Formats: sequence, C-alpha cells, structure tokens
Amino acid sequence: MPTQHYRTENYLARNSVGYLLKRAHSQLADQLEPALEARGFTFTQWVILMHLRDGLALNARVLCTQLRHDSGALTRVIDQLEARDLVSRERSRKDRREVQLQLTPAGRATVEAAIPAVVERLNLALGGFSAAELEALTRLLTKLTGMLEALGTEQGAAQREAHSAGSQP
Amino acid sequence: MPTQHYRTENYLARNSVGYLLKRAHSQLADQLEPALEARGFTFTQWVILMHLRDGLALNARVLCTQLRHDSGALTRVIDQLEARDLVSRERSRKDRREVQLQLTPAGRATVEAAIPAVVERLNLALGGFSAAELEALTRLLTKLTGMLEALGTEQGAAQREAHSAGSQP
DNA sequence: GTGATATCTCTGCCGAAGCAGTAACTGTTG
DNA sequence: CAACAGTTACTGCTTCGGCAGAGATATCAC
Repeated sequence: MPTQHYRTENYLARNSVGYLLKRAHSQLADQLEPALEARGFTFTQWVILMHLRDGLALNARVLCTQLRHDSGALTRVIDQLEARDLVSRERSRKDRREVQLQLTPAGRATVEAAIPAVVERLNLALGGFSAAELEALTRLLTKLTGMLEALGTEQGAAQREAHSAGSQP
Repeated sequence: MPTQHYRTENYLARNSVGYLLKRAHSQLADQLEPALEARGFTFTQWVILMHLRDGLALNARVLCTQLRHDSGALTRVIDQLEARDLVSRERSRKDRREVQLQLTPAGRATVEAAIPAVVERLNLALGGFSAAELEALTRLLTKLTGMLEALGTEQGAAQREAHSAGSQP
C-alpha cells in the first residue's frame, strides 16, 4: 500500500503538487522569456540547445525522452534550428536510422552568448530563495523526476508484457 | 544585487529549475491522465473543476490568472464543460461584464466521484517521498509561485508606469 | 539467409494554447 | 454628462504539441 500523502477528504487544488508544478513552470518561463525572445528563442528551443551544448543528447530520440517532447514536434524544432544554422544533422554510420545532432560553431557561440542574460534572469527570479532552499528544491525535483521516470518505464514494461501475453495462463 | 544562485560558468541544463519543473509536471500529468481520461477530462479541465469546487475562482478572470491560462482558450474550455452540463455561466448583476461560474450539481457529483481515483494515482506517483519531503516540496513550490507572482505584478506595474510616463524626467 | 519484430526519424492531421482585436460594460475625469 | 481609459469575456488567426502512420534500418528467431 502506497503512502497516503493525499486523502479524498482534504484534497484541494491549490495544494496539489501537479498544479503547483504547472504554475511555477509557467511563471518561471515568463521570467526567462524576455532574455530568450530577444535572441529569437523559445523556451523549448533553448533547452534543446543547452542539452546539445552539455553533451546530454546526441540524437533526437534521447532528446525526446529527456525533454518529454513529441518526436514529430521535435523534428520540426530541429528543422528550425538547422535552418538558422545553429544545429547540424548527420546520419550515424553505426546505425543509419539514427540522426546525430550537434551544435554548429555559430550555434555554440550563440548559446554561450545568451547564457549570461538567462542566468541573470534566473537569479533575479530566484532572489527570494536562500542557497539552501534552492538546493533543496533542486534535489526534491530531481528525485521526483527520477521516481516518475522509474514508474513510467515500469508501467511501460508491464504494458508490453500484457501485450505479448495471451498465451500463458 | 540578487543572490548568485547560478553562474555563467556552471549553468547546466539538467540542474536548471525550469527544466526540472517542466519535466516533473509533464511526468506527473502522465501519471494522472489515466484516472482523468477514464472520466473524459484533460488535466486542464480537471484543475478548473477543482478550483470551482474549492471556491477558489468564481469568474473567468480569476481562473485565468490562477491557472495562468489564456483567456481565449479558457472560454473554449468552459464552453465544453458547459455543453456537458458540468459548469454553469451567469452574468453578474453587480458588474455585467463579469460571468460568474459555478459547478452544476451534476458537475459537483462528477468531480467528487473522480477524486478518489486521482488521489490514489497521486499517492502512487509520490510513493517514494516521505511525508516530510512532500511537505517540503509543496512549501518550496508555493513560495516560488508566490515570489514569481509578486515579481510579475511588480514588473507589470513598472511597465504601466513607463507606458503612462514620457512626461516627467 | 529469410521473415517477423522493434527502433528511429519524419509527415499529415487534429486539437489546444497563445496573440491580437472586438464588443459590452464600468468608473473616472474634466 | 460626455469623453476617455480600463476591465471582462469572447472570436478569428496562427503556432505548437500530441497522435497515428509510413519508410528505412537494425535485430532477433528459426
């Protein structure tokens, strides 16, 4: 039996984590937008560029799972970034289904140039937090995404089981 | 000078609060979806219904600011809920611009009936958290949204100042 | 090796959200 | 009271993300 964090009797919208997450993300995005919009980026584009810069994703599939973004939609975002000569595509030789992505020199320069403004906005937005609070929030969010990640793959596996079953009772 | 939580030199995508918030919200929404989809609700619809149930919003404007949802989009969501006879609209007599919203009896019953399944899913998703951790996360997120809310209105006010200025040096 | 299945990217389509402009209404100011 | 600015809800247009399916490639079973 899982921990009873919420109960039917006292479940309220305003306390619910889901609501708070959505709200916080939306507000924070609004705070960062000016810094990004000035450079012609959306939040999604920015995160993609940062992931490529940090070497966290080398192809579209990893980006999709990391950002939880639809693969079709991602294709189009990459199209835009490629058209602006910020990202390059290249077929992998090992696995020719895969398309390897990387920042072009121009892309890298653009990202690096934009970081200070983003960092400044971010610090401004988080000004009311102590270092300990931000550290705690980051830790809890990281743990949460890890938990949900595990739960998701677990459920996915169970679903595949059920799908390929029907034989053994 | 604001606290320097992040620095240009060590700013990484995977640690950034914005990214974590987006990711966590998306994953959590996926966990709740089955419980909502079974009743024919989207996450947005659900939050709206819950806010109406809790008396947190009595008209569209408050809902928009609370949920940070576009007013045009909200109109259409309310249209759907009204068509399903879950929510009722009524012109306010005090201020005839305003449309007062409330759950119909059927709407209230539907929401109440769905809560247990949602709560169960939520508890399952948060199973890895201790009570203290969830409490801490909720507190930090609430504080964050409060901070960003204040920052937003402050900037809005400043913008209005600048707009109506141009006279005094 | 051949056939079946899975994976990776991309395309077309649809629904939802954001933006801009509009109409109705309120309150304020001269 | 009359002109004006500010609110509130709504409508059309555009953009973006999610879904389903296609095509190419890889992997596994036999």
